[in-house]
Amino acid sequence: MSEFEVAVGADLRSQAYFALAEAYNLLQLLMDEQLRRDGGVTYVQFVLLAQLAQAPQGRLRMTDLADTVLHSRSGLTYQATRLEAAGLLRRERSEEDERSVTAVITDEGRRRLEQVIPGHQAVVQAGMFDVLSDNQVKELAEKLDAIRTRLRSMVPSSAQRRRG
Amino acid sequence: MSEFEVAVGADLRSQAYFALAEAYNLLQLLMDEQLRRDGGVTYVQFVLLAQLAQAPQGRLRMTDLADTVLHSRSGLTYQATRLEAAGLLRRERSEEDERSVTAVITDEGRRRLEQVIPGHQAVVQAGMFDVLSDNQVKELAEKLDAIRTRLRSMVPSSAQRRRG
DNA sequence: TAACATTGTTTCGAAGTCGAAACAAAAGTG
DNA sequence: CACTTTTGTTTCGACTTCGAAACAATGTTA
Repeated sequence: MSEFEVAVGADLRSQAYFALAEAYNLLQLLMDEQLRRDGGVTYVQFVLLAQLAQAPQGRLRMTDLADTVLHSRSGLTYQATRLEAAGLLRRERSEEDERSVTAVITDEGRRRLEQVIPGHQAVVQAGMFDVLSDNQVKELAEKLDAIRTRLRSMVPSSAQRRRG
Repeated sequence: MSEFEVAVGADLRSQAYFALAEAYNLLQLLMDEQLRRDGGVTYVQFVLLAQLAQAPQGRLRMTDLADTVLHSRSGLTYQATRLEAAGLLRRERSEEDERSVTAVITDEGRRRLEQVIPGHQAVVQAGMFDVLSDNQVKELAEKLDAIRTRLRSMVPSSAQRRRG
């Protein structure tokens, strides 16, 4: 037990928390590397494409996409511009609401996603799940889900943050 | 179950993985906000100071510090410059090895850390642990620790990356 | 000891992120 | 119907991160 843990809370809670942080950071490194190698996309771009691919007709409003991926709206604009330049998505103005922009995944975008998913799954499998039984995975998922739900209720959405 | 989960792996594994990712991101947002408010430091700076505070005599080589906090060396140089300007740490050249630089936390740095820790603990407690029993926390910590250990073995250190 | 490789750090330039401000359209209000 | 507020997005500027290259000191080896 390090003194860091003493300082921050010398108990199981800190251990769980630091394990979570480090696990996520390491996973991120591995995934980013794989995604770049297999398909020339970053992790963020992968998540954006995947969110679009699963949405009805492959389309989502910019704001909704930003909120699901937890990015600032301006950050999404940046990524959308890059993905658009790469031909993996396109933006369309909405007809009902002239303010609104809809992001749509292209066929090329879907192909790129498929190209990259097997490797992605392999990384996640090797990094997270090879060391756990099916039942342990289930228990882990339940606890993380409880935490996620709790945290969602504590963090304001990007729209709420704007209103201040 | 969303089609995103279908695309990426429609099972408990994906659920565990996405819960992990979202939980960590949300936690990060909350912690960063609290740390800025209570002590004018970012999350990264907090972790750097905490690592130093726990080290013998409050000192660590730059490279070792970079590796524990998982930053690039250049990223650490940047943060060290900022923390030094804020008077929270200082850098000293090593006497045995003239190449080496040692980061040392200052008294002011330790005070800042103490000022910020109660709020930090409160956020972690409220966000992660209020929804779990002690025993559940223990189980969560065990699983996350297994994953972390596994991932550590898969990710090369910053020194190894350089040679690669 | 003269290369040559390795190790420790910083500098530099390219990306990516965020929030505030700017714009634009829609909705609400007197 | 003006006028104000809200909502959807992008632009802008500040900050942070990373990796490659530059620098500097050690080690190694012929």
